[in-house]
Amino acid sequence: MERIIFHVDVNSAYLSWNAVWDLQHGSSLDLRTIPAIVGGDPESRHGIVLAKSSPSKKYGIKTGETLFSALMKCPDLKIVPPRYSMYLKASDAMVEILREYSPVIERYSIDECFMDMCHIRKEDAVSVATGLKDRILKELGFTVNVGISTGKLLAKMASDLQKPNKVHTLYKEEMAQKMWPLPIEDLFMVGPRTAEKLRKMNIHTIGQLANTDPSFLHERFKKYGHMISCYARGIESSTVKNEGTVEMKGMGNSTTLPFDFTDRISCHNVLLSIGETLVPRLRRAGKKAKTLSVHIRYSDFTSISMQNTLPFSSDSTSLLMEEACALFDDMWNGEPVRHLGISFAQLEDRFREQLSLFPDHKSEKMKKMDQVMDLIRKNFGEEALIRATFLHSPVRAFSGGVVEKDYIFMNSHL
DNA sequence: TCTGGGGTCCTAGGACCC
DNA sequence: TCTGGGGTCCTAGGACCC
Repeated sequence: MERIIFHVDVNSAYLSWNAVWDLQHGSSLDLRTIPAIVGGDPESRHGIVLAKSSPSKKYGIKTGETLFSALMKCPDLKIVPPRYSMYLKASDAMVEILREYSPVIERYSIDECFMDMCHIRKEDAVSVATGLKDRILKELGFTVNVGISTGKLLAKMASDLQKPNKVHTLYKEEMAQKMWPLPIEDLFMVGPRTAEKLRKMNIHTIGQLANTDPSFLHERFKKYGHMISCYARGIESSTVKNEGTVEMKGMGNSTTLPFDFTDRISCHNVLLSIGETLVPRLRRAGKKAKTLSVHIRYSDFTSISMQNTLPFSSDSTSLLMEEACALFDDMWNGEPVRHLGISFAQLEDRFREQLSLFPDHKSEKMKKMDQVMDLIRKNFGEEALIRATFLHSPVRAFSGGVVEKDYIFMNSHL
């Protein structure tokens, strides 16, 4: 029996959510109706476009470009800062509604969900999706696109067809008409690099890709070639993965520094501050890490990474950060540093203790200290406790993660 | 006023063992 | 001194997604 899958995609998510929040808190201006973007702070070198309103699209503004460049295209552009914790609440509020329609929902990202809708009839799909879309608009104040098909890939391609506030179907029999004329880079998993290579091979549309010999694509692009060949022909059969059923493979945190750092100690402090949010997150996820990697981006934008697999796995902030600093010292060439990151891989369950013949009193103590610090911060706030090394340092004691504090619960009615 | 941050997966090469 | 192949694990980098 054929499946029915919905893909729900919030239109200009960050910008819409900012707009709705502002309206609900007394603003008379709807950001969605003017050239506006959500953007980072150029002062701290986070100045890129994160989301844009549709009027700003008319100026040719693209997600990911610099605010400087966006302002050149539209000097009157309204720029608002991101509010990540509010986005999480908005996303949760939407998922709560989706759950009334299906027990199997996969949160693909903060603003996209797949829904297994196999319990409805194909001929009812469009009206159910339309009802869902309209309800989200009425109750939460923002628009979504809903894509409908028999699989996740085509549902996702469908939700991308025409925006905003639309329901589209993209069944196999509609591919030739709706999907194949599209440019190659519109296909899921074909990014700018691959699109360029394909164009050089005279493949410009998804239809042309679908008609290219799969074995040729496999030869040229290996496994990846086989995959995009299947995608172009609508072949894909993965299931909708309910929340909590997907195992976390890795976890990381990184940050662009407000200016280039040229001394080792400041870089170490940044790594420590990343660890102060990252390792507690690891512990909250019930994991410990066996592999740790450090990433450096230099001021010329070249970047390097190095990883180290420990003989055991750990969730101790002090131990892991000691490793991170040691790795940094190994790999740093002394050039100015623009960006630093740490990530963990080979995660294991936290409570699967590896017994040691000789109890290590130092690590026992460090583990207890981590627990106490987690507890104090949970009860008294993140900044109730900071490492002494940050007292006289320009580096903030915490970096990455969610920093929004002034959130007021999102009103579900306008 | 040049270019964010959090993920996943794949590849190629090397180490090491049998 | 030179010559094998298979399997597994690790590493650095790069592609893609949002």
